[in-house]
Amino acid sequence: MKSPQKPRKEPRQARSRFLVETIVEAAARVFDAHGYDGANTNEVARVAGVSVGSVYQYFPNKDALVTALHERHVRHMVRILDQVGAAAGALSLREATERLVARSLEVHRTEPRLQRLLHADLPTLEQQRALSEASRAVLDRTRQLLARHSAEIVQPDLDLATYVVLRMFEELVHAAALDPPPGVEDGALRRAISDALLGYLTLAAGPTRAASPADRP
Amino acid sequence: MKSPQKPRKEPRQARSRFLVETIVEAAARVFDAHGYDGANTNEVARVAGVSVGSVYQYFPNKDALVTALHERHVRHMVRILDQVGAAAGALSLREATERLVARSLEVHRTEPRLQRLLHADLPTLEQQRALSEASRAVLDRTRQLLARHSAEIVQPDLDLATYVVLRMFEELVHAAALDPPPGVEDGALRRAISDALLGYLTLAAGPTRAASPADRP
Amino acid sequence: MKSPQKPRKEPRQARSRFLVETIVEAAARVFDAHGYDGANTNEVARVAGVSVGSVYQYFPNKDALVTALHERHVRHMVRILDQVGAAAGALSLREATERLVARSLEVHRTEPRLQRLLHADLPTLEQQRALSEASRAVLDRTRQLLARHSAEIVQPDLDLATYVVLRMFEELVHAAALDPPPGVEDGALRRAISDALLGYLTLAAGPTRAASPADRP
Amino acid sequence: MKSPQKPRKEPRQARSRFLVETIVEAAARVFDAHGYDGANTNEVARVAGVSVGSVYQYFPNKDALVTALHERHVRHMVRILDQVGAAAGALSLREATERLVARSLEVHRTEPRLQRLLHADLPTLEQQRALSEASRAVLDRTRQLLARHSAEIVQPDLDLATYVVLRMFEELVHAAALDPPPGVEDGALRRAISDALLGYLTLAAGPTRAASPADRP
DNA sequence: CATGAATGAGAGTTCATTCAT
DNA sequence: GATGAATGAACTCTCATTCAT
Repeated sequence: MKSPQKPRKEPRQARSRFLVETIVEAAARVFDAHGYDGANTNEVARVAGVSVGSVYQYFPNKDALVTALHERHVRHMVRILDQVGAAAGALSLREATERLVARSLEVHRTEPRLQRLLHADLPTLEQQRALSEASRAVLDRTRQLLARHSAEIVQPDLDLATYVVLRMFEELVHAAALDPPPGVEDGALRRAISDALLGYLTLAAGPTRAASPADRP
Repeated sequence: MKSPQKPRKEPRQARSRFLVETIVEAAARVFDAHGYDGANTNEVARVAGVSVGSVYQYFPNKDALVTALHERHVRHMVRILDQVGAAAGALSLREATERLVARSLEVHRTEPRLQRLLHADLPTLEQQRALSEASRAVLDRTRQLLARHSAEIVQPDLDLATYVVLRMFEELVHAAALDPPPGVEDGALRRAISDALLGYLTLAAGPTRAASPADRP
Repeated sequence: MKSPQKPRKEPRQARSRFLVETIVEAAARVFDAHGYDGANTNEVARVAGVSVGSVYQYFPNKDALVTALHERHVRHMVRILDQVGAAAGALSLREATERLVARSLEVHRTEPRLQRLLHADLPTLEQQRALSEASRAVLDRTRQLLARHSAEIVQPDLDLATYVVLRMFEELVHAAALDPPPGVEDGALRRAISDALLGYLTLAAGPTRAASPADRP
Repeated sequence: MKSPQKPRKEPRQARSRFLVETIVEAAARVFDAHGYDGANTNEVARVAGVSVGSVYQYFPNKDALVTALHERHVRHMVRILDQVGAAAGALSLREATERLVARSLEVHRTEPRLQRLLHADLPTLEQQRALSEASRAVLDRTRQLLARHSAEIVQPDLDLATYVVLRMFEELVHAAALDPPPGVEDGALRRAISDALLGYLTLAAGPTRAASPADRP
């Protein structure tokens, strides 16, 4: 059955890859359930159905698991951004935004605490490294998306706008996923998030700038 | 029992109160320096200059310290909101907003990691209880402030608007304090935060489509 | 029964001191039985009848136990050296030597592996610190003892002689305690060790220097 | 089965022998660098450029590596002893001694920690077996060497003398290689070691008392 | 009430050894 | 025979919490 021409090493790598994925998924579940400190590597191994030793074969320490989780999330977000970006030509800024919000909410609702953890605990761990390398992709995609709609955007500093938009976006989606306001239906929530993002980007600073009482009788 | 000699018991209470404050301040320093899990109750005691036993006299466990820290932060924010609120009659929404952002940034820059921690780890601890009781005050104040400027605000659901504004506000201030965008000067940062808040509140959704009256019967 | 005038802190210190002694004795037994790596801190605690936490209250880490053991041994040797030194006026160098050998053999036979361990593993741990501080005392005493008998000693460099004598002494006593030559009675062993030490110290280098076959018909 | 084509099996054995040597050399490096417990079999394999499995093919466990290292060292010492022994007819005891000391110092200075380890940790591992089998050779050679110079040696029990001389020799050479006395030049150190050995062997016990003929009937 | 020594469960991590390929 | 991924027991050390003094 096993033809001799098959690359000797392939199956091993496939196995490894599968193992790594299994461990990462287990880590996702465990970290989502218990938070960073509450989670422990032995349980990750148990949930993954492997020995601790195997976890440490692929991840040098606990933090590495979080980093991997972060990368997994970033990949996920990049995929979404790329999909929406691909269709961006035919979409208005609001349409693109609402689509992103909707897709992102789905993602965050699967593992809400994990997302919060990635947002909150990861910076403490390695600040520079993981954050800059992996997140760079999200940053770049977002910036591109904004650049493509620059006609509708009033904020002059695109880098700053990207920074602000990302922070708002992540926080509002996290919040909506983790503890949504009571009695607000999903559509309204999504629209509110979009409004916030678009408000910032498209607000003509003029009228409100000089908002002295006299301006508005 | 309340005999005319109040002092009998008062000093003890005064003492207690002072002790509690000392411990909370120590906790603030320690949690800000090491994060939730990195902090340990024995060091809080040492920094406070008391014994661990005394810490546990007033705080049943580690989490209680975080809760106290949260309340302290809320009190602080309420004070700021009240001060700005008192002057709100004479201020435009933008002026009020910019003042709040500026004051808030000062606060968060003193203990940036602590603020992040309160934002991220506290929900894990007791979710409902502490959050709703203490934060209610901030929520109410913010809602009042928005209500007073309802003429300028286009968002129809005030509760939802309060929710969104608070999340944006906290996140953007945290981010600005903890890892600000490189090469952006403080004034621009403060204005960007204000723009975001005001954009959401005052943006007439019309120009970007979708939110035309026809869409919302 | 407990008179109020008793120093408040004394009992606590007495307790601590006792605890520390208990732990050190337990460590001596455990390290002697299993060697450095074979020993584990939890067993030391168990043997001492305390919790691991208490061990770590007084000893920051495993190595500190070995250091303490070393100091204990050095104190022991210093006591012996001082006793023999006190009587040194009335003793010839050989008498002093034989007395030291006899006393030292007793000590090393109680915990032979521990002595070996202190000799072998301690240098790996901190080299400088413990060795120089605690061992200095033994070095000094030995040097003094040699100086007092300088008339009988032919070695010109007293420091070097002290170094050589200490190494020989320790090694021969260790060896005699740990794996003595078979079929040699104790008196002969002790005398051999003394011979070695005295031979080095008192050997007139002359006759052997030019030890050409011609010199001895 | 032993067909005339010896080569059939020979190359495999040659390979094996080479592999074993490679592993032992790697072990030497690793144990010298990290000590017994610090060393780990996986690194030995990595340094040797083979898999752990191969290490375990030839050495049943970690201790077996140390035993092999000991035998390697013994072989080395035997070679030296034989070389000096071969020239012993033309050498005085002192000359032979000084030559041995000089050669031995070279050896120990190459892998000082390893030598210490062999001296200190090996006895703990298998005590009897390896030590007696392999060391027997060194013992015998040394005894022969002493016997050849019996005219110059005053110690009556040759076995005991061999035992004492070997211990002194090894310890002093170890010490000189691992932590030599400060400020002593190499020649003086070598002479001191030789003096110690020769003093023991050739000292007429008379002058220092006690060992007068009357004392030993 | 204050103290702080004592507790001990529990966590992260290592590494000798095995065995399916 | 060779490989090296997988195992999992075991170890060091921490720290929230208690309670005798």
